[in-house]
Amino acid sequence: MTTMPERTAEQDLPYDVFSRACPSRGTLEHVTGRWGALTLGALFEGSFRFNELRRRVDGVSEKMLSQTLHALERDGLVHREAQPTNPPRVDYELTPLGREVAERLVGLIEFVEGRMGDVLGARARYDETRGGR
Amino acid sequence: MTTMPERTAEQDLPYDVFSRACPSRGTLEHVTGRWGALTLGALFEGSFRFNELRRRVDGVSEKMLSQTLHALERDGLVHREAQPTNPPRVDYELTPLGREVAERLVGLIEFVEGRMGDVLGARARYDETRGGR
DNA sequence: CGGAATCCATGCCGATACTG
DNA sequence: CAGTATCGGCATGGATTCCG
Repeated sequence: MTTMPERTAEQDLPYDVFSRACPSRGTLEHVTGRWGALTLGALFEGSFRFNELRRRVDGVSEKMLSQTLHALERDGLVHREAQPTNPPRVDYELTPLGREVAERLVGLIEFVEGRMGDVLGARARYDETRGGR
Repeated sequence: MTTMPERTAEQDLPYDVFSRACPSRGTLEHVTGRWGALTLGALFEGSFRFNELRRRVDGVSEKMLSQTLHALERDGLVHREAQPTNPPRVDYELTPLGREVAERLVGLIEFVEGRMGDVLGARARYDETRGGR
């Protein structure tokens, strides 16, 4: 069933994310997904409570944040610390593994942000040569 | 409109991806998105024609690949080289900027893949403590 | 081969309401 | 505060068709 018959690539890199069946694809989507990336980025700066996170990750709904945190917790990237007080207090923080992932992710995010000037320029050029379409 | 009233973060990092309005969020989604990440990863290994890419990125439909490539080209990350031969031949390759982005992205992908053992273990533990849910 | 265009099912995701 | 449950719109994206 594992359909990776041959590598036509020049270099024999250890990839198989490209295969639909590979489980790493799922995890990668949790990490790089719309809310996953921003959540990990936020948690890279420290520990946060649920609603703190919600405010930091602008635009995320309760449902999506909850869902995202569950996925990341399940993948062992985020640790959930619940205190049985009243009112309840729950803190989220990165696990060591999560921190390593977030580090690379944040590097990517910062790089992209730093080059937005180039990106915007490229877009302007692209849109112009095609006459607004 | 720009709702970033105050930073509660310990460190004053230059983020604003967290803001819904920030244009870098869009580009980040092209890059980290489901097909964007895999496409950039594939192109990091070399230049490919449309259907070569399609075979490499397992599971992508023509529409999504076309759409993804357009977005990346517009953002200045991918260069499209069309030769007016018959049958037509079109090659896609990373721009210098795209290469830098892909480099970081591939680093992230490879890291995640290398730690899938930990991830799978964490999942097993998580699922067990919650009784299959 | 390299696409664009159309149709349409799925499921993502936001809004709301409710629980502990 | 920290979530879960439910509903529904609409965007995502797959399959198919057609064109240069």
